[in-house]
Amino acid sequence: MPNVSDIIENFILSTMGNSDDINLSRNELADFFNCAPSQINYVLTTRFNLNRGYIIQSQRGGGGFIKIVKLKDFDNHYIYKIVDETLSKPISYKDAVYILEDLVEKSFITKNEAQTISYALTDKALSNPIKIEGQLRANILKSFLINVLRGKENE
Amino acid sequence: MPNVSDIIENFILSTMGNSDDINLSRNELADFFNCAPSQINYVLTTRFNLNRGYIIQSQRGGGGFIKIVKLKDFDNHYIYKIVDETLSKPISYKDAVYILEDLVEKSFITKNEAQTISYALTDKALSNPIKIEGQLRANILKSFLINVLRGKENE
DNA sequence: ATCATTTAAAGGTCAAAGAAAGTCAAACTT
DNA sequence: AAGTTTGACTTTCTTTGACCTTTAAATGAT
Repeated sequence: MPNVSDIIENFILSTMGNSDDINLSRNELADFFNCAPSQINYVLTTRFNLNRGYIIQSQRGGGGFIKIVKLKDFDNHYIYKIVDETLSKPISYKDAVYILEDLVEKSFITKNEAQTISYALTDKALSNPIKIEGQLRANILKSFLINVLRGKENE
Repeated sequence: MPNVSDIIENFILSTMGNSDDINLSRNELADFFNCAPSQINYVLTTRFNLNRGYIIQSQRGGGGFIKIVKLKDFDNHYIYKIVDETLSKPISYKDAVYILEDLVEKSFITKNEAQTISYALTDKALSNPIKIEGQLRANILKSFLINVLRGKENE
């Protein structure tokens, strides 16, 4: 007998079908499956996480929701490797720029995108009482790449 | 199920159409949507504020009204103001995105640039053991805007 | 008719209550 | 031990209502 988390996962998957995203109500789902609302979060973090090619967006308050977005052609993607390996550790501005240049050369991103995101990666932008600029930079670059992966849907 | 504030926002937007302004009666609107009059104010302050490129003018008393004006023309002065005022304090992801959207609409930056830099501004990108996300976000956005400004000067 | 006063019709403010979702750690299963 | 389930507590966003301020319109006195 599969556990509840698996059942919820399958329910979400089959409800999504071929769609790239789905909107859920955490409380309704929890109600439907007679489980604690936080179990939905457990399912999300264990089954619909980045490693599996999903990202989550949500809003609290009245009319709140949880949106699951499926990343397109995520499987063994070059960018994911960078995200998972190089960007798990702090990184210098220079190295960040090298990565960006490389990605421009490989046509994953445009020159303008590289330029734009580089503005967010300077020491100045990230200056911070606590010395964690490198980690922040890695996080930001990660966020950028994941979202580029996600596709430029609104263009 | 969207919340009432979103519905009211959309109603106002579609009633405005391409017009630069619109006159409303707070009480009539509240009546129409069966909500407290102060909810109209909530919608105005959260959705039709300066960050999103609107200003509100109103008058009380008999024949009172609320006028929503969409700002359109601006020069670099406007950017300086944002950099100098809004971005001197911590700022939420949402407000940051509103500012970017407004700048796109005013053709200061491209849609792609806004999208790109927004990836650097998410809570996730800036998550940090010390609670200073808002300030970091402000710094990054500032850095971006200043650099865009600089680029335009050299054109 | 004119001016001052009152009244009522707006809109404004703010804080409390409500409605979601998020977090985290303890307890439970396998 | 690893993965799952539960629940208490937190954060964010929305809704509601009581009370405040402003101003056009109505009223009244001279």
